Amino acid sequence: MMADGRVRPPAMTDQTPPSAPPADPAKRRAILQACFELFAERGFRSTDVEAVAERAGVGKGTVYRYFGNKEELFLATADSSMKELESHILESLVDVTDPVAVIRAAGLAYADFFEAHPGLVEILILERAEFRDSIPSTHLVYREKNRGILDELLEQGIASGAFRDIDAHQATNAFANMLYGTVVCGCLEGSNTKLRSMVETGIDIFLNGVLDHGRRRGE
Amino acid sequence: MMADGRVRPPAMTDQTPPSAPPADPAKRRAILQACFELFAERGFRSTDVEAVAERAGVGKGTVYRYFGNKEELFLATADSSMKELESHILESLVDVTDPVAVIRAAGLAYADFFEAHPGLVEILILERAEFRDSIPSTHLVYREKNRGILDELLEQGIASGAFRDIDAHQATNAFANMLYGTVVCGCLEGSNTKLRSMVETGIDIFLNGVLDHGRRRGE
Amino acid sequence: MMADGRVRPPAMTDQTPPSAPPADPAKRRAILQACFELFAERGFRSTDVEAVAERAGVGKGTVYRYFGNKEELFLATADSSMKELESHILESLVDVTDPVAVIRAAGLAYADFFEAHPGLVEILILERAEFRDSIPSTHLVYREKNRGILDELLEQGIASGAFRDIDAHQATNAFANMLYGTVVCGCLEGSNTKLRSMVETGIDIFLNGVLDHGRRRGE
Amino acid sequence: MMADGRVRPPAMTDQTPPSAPPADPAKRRAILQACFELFAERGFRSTDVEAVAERAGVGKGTVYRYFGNKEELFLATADSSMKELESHILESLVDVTDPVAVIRAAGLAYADFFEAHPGLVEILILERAEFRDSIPSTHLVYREKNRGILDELLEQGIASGAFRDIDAHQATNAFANMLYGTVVCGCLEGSNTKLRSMVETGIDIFLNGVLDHGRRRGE
DNA sequence: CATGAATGAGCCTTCATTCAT
DNA sequence: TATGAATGAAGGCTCATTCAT
Repeated sequence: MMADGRVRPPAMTDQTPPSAPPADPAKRRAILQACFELFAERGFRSTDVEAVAERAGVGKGTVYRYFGNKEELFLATADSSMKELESHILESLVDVTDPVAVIRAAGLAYADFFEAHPGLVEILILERAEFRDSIPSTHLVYREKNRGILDELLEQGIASGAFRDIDAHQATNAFANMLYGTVVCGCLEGSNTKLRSMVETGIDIFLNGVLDHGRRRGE
Repeated sequence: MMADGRVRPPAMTDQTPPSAPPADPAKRRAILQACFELFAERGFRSTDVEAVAERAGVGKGTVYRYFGNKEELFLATADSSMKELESHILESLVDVTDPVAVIRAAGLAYADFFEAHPGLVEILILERAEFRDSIPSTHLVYREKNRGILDELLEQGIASGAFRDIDAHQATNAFANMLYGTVVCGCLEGSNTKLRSMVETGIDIFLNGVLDHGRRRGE
Repeated sequence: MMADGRVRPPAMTDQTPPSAPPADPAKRRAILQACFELFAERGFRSTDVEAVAERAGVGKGTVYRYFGNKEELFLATADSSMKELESHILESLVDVTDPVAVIRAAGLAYADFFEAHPGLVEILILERAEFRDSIPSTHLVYREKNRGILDELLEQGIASGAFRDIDAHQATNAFANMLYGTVVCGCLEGSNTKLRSMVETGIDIFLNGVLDHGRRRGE
Repeated sequence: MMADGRVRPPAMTDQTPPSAPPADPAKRRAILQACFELFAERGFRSTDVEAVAERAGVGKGTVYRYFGNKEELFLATADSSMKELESHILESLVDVTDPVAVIRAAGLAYADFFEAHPGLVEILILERAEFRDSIPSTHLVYREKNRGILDELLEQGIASGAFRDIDAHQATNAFANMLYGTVVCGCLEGSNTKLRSMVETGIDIFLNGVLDHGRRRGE
């Protein structure tokens, strides 16, 4: 991650040689907001930059001044949204220390964010659809960046006997994949509003499994 | 599901001329195969119908004669691929009766199919990217169609005490979402070849959870 | 020069991979004619391809099918025009053998062609203006291709004593430069209709010079 | 010619605000110098006013304050360059009185200037390419302005018998056309550095012609 | 039936010009 | 007076679709 918080460098096509990039943060935010809405609503190809400019209340040229071209515009939108998701999750973890509580909190924060911003699912899908593997998937970039929290948690939990003796790295992936699958499928079927409960089920099964191991005997 | 096996009717834009639809099955298959490869490789917008025709060894007009327009062409591709996945999974379940074995077999068949045909992930993503919710997601259409198998399995397992007392319908969803998330993320990060082991981990956690419930005490 | 008569190869950007270039000669000619008129009249940048298509009586896409992009379109126009000039001059030299007569005939054919097609001056100027030295100047390419005729003529004339002992290669250049300068300046000042007489003066001076060497004494 | 030395009035689009025109001569010169370099190097359309401003070390608005619009800017550049050529030639004629010597001196000064400033050829070509005949060609404007010198010279030479009995006006044109053609073709073929020798050949032929009139008999 | 040449709507992008600071 | 951020008209090019052969 770069010093200014951006995860992906601005696609060094060595343009904008010496001139500093334009930086009215309010305008920049307005454009990204318009992008988020329109891309999520219409897709990448069906959203023309003019519509973005119009909704953002600026001229088309201004959009280009700020983002160079439509692809960078989209990528900036995806990155900015993922950064918000990241913040939302990290904030939900403040003061939570119990491993199981952390897992629950992170998963529910993830669910809540997508429930509040279902468009992000579309953005993530559009990113893959348009850029294929010409760029690393923003979603996975952020996963790599923050997975350490879970990895350590699981390792400690395994050491303490709270968790089974599984591969922590694989478990983190499994957890993240489960969340991703749940949220995407939830949005695909139009169940934006049930994401939280769907993820609750997912977390429960992630923690306890579906098999009954005769635990009642031990109780 | 329709008589000819297609799940979704041919998008009634009622343009189909009175004349009987064309029906050289080999030609139809060649076109769909070309589509699968090209769409998966280049995306929807970057694949032009001419390239499809060329790779299929037919004229552009023939493609239109068979599929009407580019969107129907894509949808037919997605549907045909999903039908193959469906067959692959159903075949893997023949003669398997033990509930846990069925769950494992289905999950691994799912993984194996995507490992053999990673392009299908792209197709599913493209479908959502291009069609948004103007059509039901083919992936979920097939889930609805076949979920009964798992739903019943889980209900029986719950009744027999093999599974915890959870909501079978939600558990099926959780399982399918987990598989979807695993396979998609696996392909996104370029781990096409590790899908099987990733899904094995997912299935293990789906069955047993990550928590250690002191089962060892009972053993 | 290539087998088909084109002097410059079609700018190998390795597009149009296997598909043969389209080749309705009448349509191709119509497009080039429209280009010649419009480019000469409005310049390169002010001529939009749509206008070319309209005047040629074809669709915009057809123009692109035939010429790939606007630059190739222009270059093809220039080349085609210069080829006509070349033919015109070569035809004027048939059956002319006397060295001085050849020089006169070539010069006057040159003048006549530009008088009939003053737009060619604009085309040659536009070519330089737009392409700078990214391409060899078509005008000079054709000069190189055909200069042998004059070079030999002058060498023979020098050997026979008809011409002074000058460098034949330089003299050919001087002759061609004079013609070019005369025709261009003639068109620039709007004297399209006086090109022939201007060139006649030029040829006379080229042959005899302006100095009076006391030839009358010898007569 | 106007009081400030410009030959062409500032293209009366009467936009000049009532306020006095800006007049920091150093800034004006810096802008024109930047224009000369950039226009010659990149052409008219590919040179954006921003680049001019940057190279001149001023703001874009300042360029507009001094020159009104891009076209006037270009025209001022061409005019200013031609004025320098004019000075260079006139200076070379100081103290030269012999007719043949004047012709040689003028021609060689012309050649030397273009050899030192080959960009001027581009400027002259760009002018025609962009402005067509909406304006008189600067090059010809200056020819008209200064041609009197040669016209008179030739008339006197004809009267004195030094020159053949030709039309002085046409001969001046022929001379100027030859110089123009030589210099332009020389630059087009990248022979910027051979202009002087090319023009020397041209002048020699202009004076003596290529034919051998048996002058040796008289010697 | 099959073909592929022809079409033109649609969209990204550039850059001359303006004007608030 | 000087600046450069903002604007939006303009135009090159692509490609889905049609239809004459």
